[in-house]
Formats: sequence, C-alpha cells, structure tokens
Amino acid sequence: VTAAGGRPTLEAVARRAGVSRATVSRVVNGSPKVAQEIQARVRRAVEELGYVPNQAARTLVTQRTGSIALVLTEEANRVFSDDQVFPGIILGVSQVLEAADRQLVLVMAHSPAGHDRIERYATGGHVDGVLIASMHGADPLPAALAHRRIPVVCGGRPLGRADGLPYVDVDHAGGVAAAVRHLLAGGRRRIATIAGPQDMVAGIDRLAGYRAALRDSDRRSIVAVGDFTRASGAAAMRQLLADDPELDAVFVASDLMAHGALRTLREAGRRVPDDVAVVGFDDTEMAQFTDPPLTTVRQPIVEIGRRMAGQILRLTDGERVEPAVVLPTELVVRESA
Amino acid sequence: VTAAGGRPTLEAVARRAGVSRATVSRVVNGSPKVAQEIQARVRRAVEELGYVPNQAARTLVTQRTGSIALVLTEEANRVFSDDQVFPGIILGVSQVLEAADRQLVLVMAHSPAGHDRIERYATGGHVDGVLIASMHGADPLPAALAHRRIPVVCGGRPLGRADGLPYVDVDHAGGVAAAVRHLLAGGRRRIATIAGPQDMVAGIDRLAGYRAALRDSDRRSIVAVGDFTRASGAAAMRQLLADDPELDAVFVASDLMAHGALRTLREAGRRVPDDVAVVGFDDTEMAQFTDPPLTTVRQPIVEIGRRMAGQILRLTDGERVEPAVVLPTELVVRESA
DNA sequence: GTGAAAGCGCTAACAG
DNA sequence: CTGTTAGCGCTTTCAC
Repeated sequence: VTAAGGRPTLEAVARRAGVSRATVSRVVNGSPKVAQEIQARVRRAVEELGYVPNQAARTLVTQRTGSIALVLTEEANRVFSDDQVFPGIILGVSQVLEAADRQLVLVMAHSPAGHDRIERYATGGHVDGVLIASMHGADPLPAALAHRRIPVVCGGRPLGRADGLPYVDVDHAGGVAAAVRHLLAGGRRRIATIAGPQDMVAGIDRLAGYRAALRDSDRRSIVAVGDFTRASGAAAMRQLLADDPELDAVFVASDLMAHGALRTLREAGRRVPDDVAVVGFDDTEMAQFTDPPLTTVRQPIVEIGRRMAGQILRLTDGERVEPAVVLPTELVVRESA
Repeated sequence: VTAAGGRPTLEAVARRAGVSRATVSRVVNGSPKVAQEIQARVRRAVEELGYVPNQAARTLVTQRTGSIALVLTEEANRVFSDDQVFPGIILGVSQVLEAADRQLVLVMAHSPAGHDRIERYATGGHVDGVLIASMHGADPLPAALAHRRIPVVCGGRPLGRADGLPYVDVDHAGGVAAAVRHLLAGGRRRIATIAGPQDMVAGIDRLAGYRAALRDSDRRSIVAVGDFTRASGAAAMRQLLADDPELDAVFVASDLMAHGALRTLREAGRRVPDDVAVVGFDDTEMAQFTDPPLTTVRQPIVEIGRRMAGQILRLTDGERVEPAVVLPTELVVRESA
C-alpha cells in the first residue's frame, strides 16, 4: 500500500512489520508503551521502505502544523535593501525555530492583494502562529489575525491600534540620545538630523528621540527626511547643507543614509569628522568600511528575531507572554564622530 | 458544524446555504457549472460564516500543497551578508510564485542536522517542489530529493555530480572577461585578482575566468583568495600588495571584498584609480557610494530567482525544462577603473 | 501492550 | 446542474 506519490504509507509499514497501523503510529511518534522488540521491527520496516509521515494527514487530525509564518509586508525594494534588518530577523527567527524543530515559512506580500492571501493562508490552518515583521504604517493584518484567534507577534512596535498585541522592538530613543550626547560632548553646536520615513516606527521613534535629546540641551533642531536608502541620504544631506551651511554635525537615522550623506559631504568638500561629524544607526558591517568608518548605534537585530520566535512558541503552546519586549541599543564610536 | 479550532467547515456552509458539501466545494473552487443563484447563496453563507478552506484536508486528497520550498543551506553569516544575493533570489522567487498564487516556504539549514530535516520536510509532502539556493561544495541534497522524485531546481551550477538537475546561473566567465579587457584597455599591466572561496561556483568560475582572460593577453596572474567578506577582501589586498608592490590593477570577485580592498589601498596610500584600478563583481547598490564609486560586473540576481521559480512551476506541472539557464552579465564602468 | 474503528475536512467520481 | 458516496493517511479513544 503506497500513497499516490508512490510513497509508502503507515499501512505499508504496518503490513511489513506484521503489526497494526496504530502501533506503527505509536513508534513513529515515540510513544513509550510499545515493546522493545516490536519497536525494533517497526523501525526496520520504516527504514527499509523509506517511510516518511504525510504531514497533511497528520495536520488534519492533530490540528497542528509545526510551522510558523514570518510575514514580510514590505515593498520589494526595502526587503531587498542591504541594511540587514530583514535578513537579521529572519536569521534570528530561524535559529530559534530550528532548535524547537518548527518550520519557518517565509511569506511575502508585495501587492495589496497579497495581504488577503496571507490572511487566508494563516486562517487556512497552514501555520500555528504568525510573526509580522513589517514596520510600516498602521498595518491591519496583525489585528485581523488576532481576531481570527491566531497567535501573533509583531516585530517593531505596531503603529495604530493593534491593541495589546505582543511585540519586540529596540530602544530607539535611548540609542539616539546616546548619539546626540556624544556629539554634544564633542563640542558640536549645530546638530542636524536625517530622519527616516515617518510612517515607520523606526523613522518616527528615532526622530522623536533626536528632538527630545536636543530639547534637553537647548539646541535647535535641523531636520531633513529620507527613506532609509543611500540615495535619499545623499539628497537629504544636500538639503541640510543648503538649509544651514554652518552645521557641524548630523545624526543620520540609518547607516545606509549615512553612507549617502558621506558621499554628499565629500562632494561638497567637507571633511568628516573635522568639519562635520556624522553618526549613523544600525551598525551594519558596512559601517566599518566607509571613509571614515562610521560612529553608529548598534541594535541587536538578530536578537529581535530570536525573541519574536521565542514569544510565538510560547503563544502556540498556550502560554502567556509579556506584551512588549524592548531590547537595548548601544553607541559604537568610530572615526566619523 | 465547526472545526476544532472553532472555524466553520464546508459542512457548516452547506447547511446554511441549504445545499450539499459538493456544491459548496465547487463554488469555492470556482467550478463554472453551478447555477448563478446557488452560487450567490453559497457565497453569502461563506461570507457570513467567515469560512476558509482547511488546507490540510485539501492537500490530503489532492496531493498538492500549492507551496514551493526555497532551501538556503548556508552558514548563518553568509545569508546574513549584505551582498544581496540571497535577498535578491528570494525576491525574484517570491514575485513569480505570488503571481502564480503559490506560497513560498523559506527553509534554512544552518546545522548539518537541518539537512535531514529538510529532506523529511520535502518528502513529507509539505511542498510541491524545491528550489535550492546554496552555492556551496557538492551538496548532496539536490540529488537526494531528485531521487525521491521531488521536482528540484538549483540556483547556481551545482558542483559535484547532481547529474542533469536543472539549474539557473549567470555567465561569470563572460563578466570577468569584460572586466579584464577593460583593465587592459586602460593600459594596466599588472592585474591581480582577489578570488572568492574555491568551494563555491561563483568563486571557482570567476577565478577561472580571470585566469583565462589573462592567459589570452599573455600577462601573468597574481592571486589572493578571500571568502566574499569585506574583511577577507581587506586582508587579501594587503597580501597582494606584499606579493607585488608594482601591481596597478585588481579584479575583485565581489563588491564586498572590493570594499575591503579599497580600505586597504587607502591605508597603504595608494590612490584609486590613479595608482591602482579596482573592479568588483555583483553591482550591489553600495558600489555607487564607495570612494571612488566602483566599476563592477552586474549580474541579474533577481532574475535568477524569477527563472528558478519559473522552472519549478513548469516542473510541478509535469512539463519539461531546459537543463541549464545561464543569464548574461554586464560590466558597469565607474570611477574606480 | 496492541488492535479495531472512528473520524479530521475536503475533493472527485458517479449517479441522477 | 446537484447530491451521494468513497476515500486521502494519519491519530486516538476504546476494548481486549
């Protein structure tokens, strides 16, 4: 008795081992109450036939899939950017899930239609829980899934009212404050910022952090907004230079934008850090290789993924989790400031 | 009648609409031969109950899952690198699969044990086909899956004898040849190379291409080997400078290593391109922002993903595919050479 | 300890 | 066009 795909079924193994399906099932699932001798016989049959359990059948009865979805609702170019945020999260998540013998199912939704597909996907019982790693706007997906009683954990503090959904984020404000303090301690007087997009938590929180830090020190804020890409950083830096030619420092909300800003400064003939100090955010590997190497704020991206995975595992096991996990950030000083 | 998860079943919808399960199934699956009136009635019931088909049940009978696995068998740090190769492939694959209404299942195997898990995963009928995007050594996985009759497409020419498995790769040799020709045309006489790891196709093919191109021109080859990381590029450049202080050009097998090499050259007081010309490979976004911007070889990473997805879809539909798809590369000239 | 039997929720002939 | 009837391959009481 073999399955449609030509693969052997439980029945086939049972026949070969001369036992019932129930017994084979017990052995395969590691039930302790099966005689040693029979266990051995069954295992041999499994081996010889190359039997592998059919997941669909198993899921149908157990109502569990053993997989967790990681949803990336982003426009293509952002996932494809090299700030390492998404790859880092993916890495952290997969490490933990692999250790827990769960499958990671990466689901991307570029199009708006993709959103529906994902809801159907999760609701269809394809996965036991969902991790949402989008950091954009007020995403309705988390709430929609939660409403369907599907365990959800968000990466990044959810905007809008995804009331009480558990999330994992980093201490943006703390990192920015450290950066600004460092600039002030270095004697900088006109500290500008290149902010990230204001529909993303990272963009919002980092700009807010900058404003708060400057307010404390009584300096005025000088702001340009980018979208976390190098090109936007380069453009924002030009803007800033035009707005205030006297500026002597700039806190840039991402290393990528900082890279762009460095190029603009170079083209404008400003020396870094002599004329203008530059601080980035993310501590990408790249930051060590720019000219000059970038002072930046380190955030534990991979750890975010690990925590998210940890939380969702707990949730799918019916346990409670803390509503918010906020990981620390840290200033890394290099030559640029 | 609702499922264990509290979700409504086909039966529930059928009851509510006053028809049989079969009819509901037809409507849900878009069969044309159902009376308009009844269709409407069923759809309304579906809507009201918030019915979503149970995938496990569907898969159990159709023997199809509608999902494709993309396997990344790499050590963490490489997937986590910012050369954009993996993200690019993921992007391309997901675009095509999304358009075909198939789910992408990303599967990572960092540990050796993970390899087995993946084989079980695919063999367990979790997916209809497998895409393998590892570019390392002679991976046994592709052949193992193929042996299990599971459709497989490789990203990158498989090393070892994964006999006749279809793959998608780029024209490494062609790109390198263009790079070396460009250097020669610029009057460079001592052209070194920083090669990639020699257990990866990209590393092997690019070094072979460099050797072939130089052989044609009668110059001697000067080689250092890195592992595609910036740090290794920096180290290899130091090596090269020690080996041949007179060198006036270097072809680097990846932009990341080229970035590292640029830093070493800067530290050594060599001007680029005046003293030493540098050419990279990959055309990452970063290449436009290095100092100076990097001349490099562009490869259509996203397109690789798209093609892989296209091939696997064909395969799962029982069609034949060409055994090898090789995409063109192109030299992009900027200030560094 | 082990087997028999009853489904999990859905699709796909086959009748009508 | 619609309903009836078998299962898909597995887990899980419940008897023995």
